Amino acid sequence: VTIRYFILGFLNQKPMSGYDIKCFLDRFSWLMGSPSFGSLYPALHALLEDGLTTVTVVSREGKPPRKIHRITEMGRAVLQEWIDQLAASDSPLKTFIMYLVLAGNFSSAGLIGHLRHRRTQVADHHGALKQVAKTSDGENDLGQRLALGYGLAIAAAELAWLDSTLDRLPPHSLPTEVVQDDGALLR
Amino acid sequence: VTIRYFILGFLNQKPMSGYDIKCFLDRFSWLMGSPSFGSLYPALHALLEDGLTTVTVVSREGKPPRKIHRITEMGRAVLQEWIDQLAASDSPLKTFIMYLVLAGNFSSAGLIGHLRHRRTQVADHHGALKQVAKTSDGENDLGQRLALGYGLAIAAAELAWLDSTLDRLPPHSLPTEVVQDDGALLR
DNA sequence: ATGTGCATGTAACTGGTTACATGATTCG
DNA sequence: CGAATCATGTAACCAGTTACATGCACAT
Repeated sequence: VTIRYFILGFLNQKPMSGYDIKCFLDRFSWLMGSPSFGSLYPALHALLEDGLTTVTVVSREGKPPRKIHRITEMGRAVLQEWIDQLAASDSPLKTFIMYLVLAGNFSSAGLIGHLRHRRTQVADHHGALKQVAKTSDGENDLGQRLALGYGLAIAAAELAWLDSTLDRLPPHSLPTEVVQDDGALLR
Repeated sequence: VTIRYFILGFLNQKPMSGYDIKCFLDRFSWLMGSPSFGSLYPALHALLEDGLTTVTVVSREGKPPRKIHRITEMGRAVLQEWIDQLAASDSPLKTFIMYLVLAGNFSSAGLIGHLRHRRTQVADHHGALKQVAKTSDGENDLGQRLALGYGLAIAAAELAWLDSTLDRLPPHSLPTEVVQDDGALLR
């Protein structure tokens, strides 16, 4: 049901129709895939039923009517809850990108915490891969060597991006939080 | 049912038990995820029923017995078919990495074709992202800018890896095939 | 008239996960 | 003695896709 909260995040930025959301997400489909209408519309209906959104039908002359979905106060509360709770978990790539796209919904500190969290995860992974490459050295088969090399290259690139982004991101608000080794936030 | 053929590819490299396969894949879990036993074992059973593998139970003193799965001649034929047919399609990241891990099953030319094919796909994507970044410039919200930047960085890194890999891969056998613009192989 | 883009929706299916059950062995 | 690792398996459940159905407007 991840997709529901994801949609909710979009509606928090501005009211949209299901079609709008789909078009928007299609631009990032390569990164994270784009949900099909078959999952998008039911998710929208569920949000409506739970009272997290409201719907306004807008009929325009000469165009099919569109159902504009708006987030409610309750929806905002639930979204906030989801974001907070999610910050702790080990998220796969797809979830991380979701977060990225929803960055507008984060507090500056929350976003930085998220990026730092991801950084430690990628760094761990990178280290683990190097370990594997070292231990089983030489007698590995071609596939393993290639996959290992690929993983290392991508992880290194992501680390570089995270570092440079973290560097130029907080020119406005310096965070007061302390970040532990494991990336968890202390207040 | 992608996972079945993927497993078949492993068994083509050497006979293994389900547990072995799982352990092996866990090392790459960050890249492509690792199937759960709940999908692994049924897949193995299906392969056995289709006659693509055979099973030998090996009971060792003081250890639980292991079921070693071996690919059959028929299995090899089916695997080859799958690989050939798959080379044409637009594959998502996960499938590409599967291919990479299974590189040992490819002919040298097939592997190079695969990498070139991926290269064109990533290049297309990279171009498309740059396009998006250019057209909707300036007034984008934070999330979009971040996701765009991330996508560009990762795509660029993958392109670099593909190029360097393609460069140092074929020192032995120069391919005689002609590769079309779309990456399809001609004989 | 035919097809393409906008716009919404439903039902069947599928691939996969989660959670559970089993059992033997080794380690603390 | 309980916990962890090895090793195999099943059943319930779920998220999401595919394929289909609908309808209007505009261009060819």
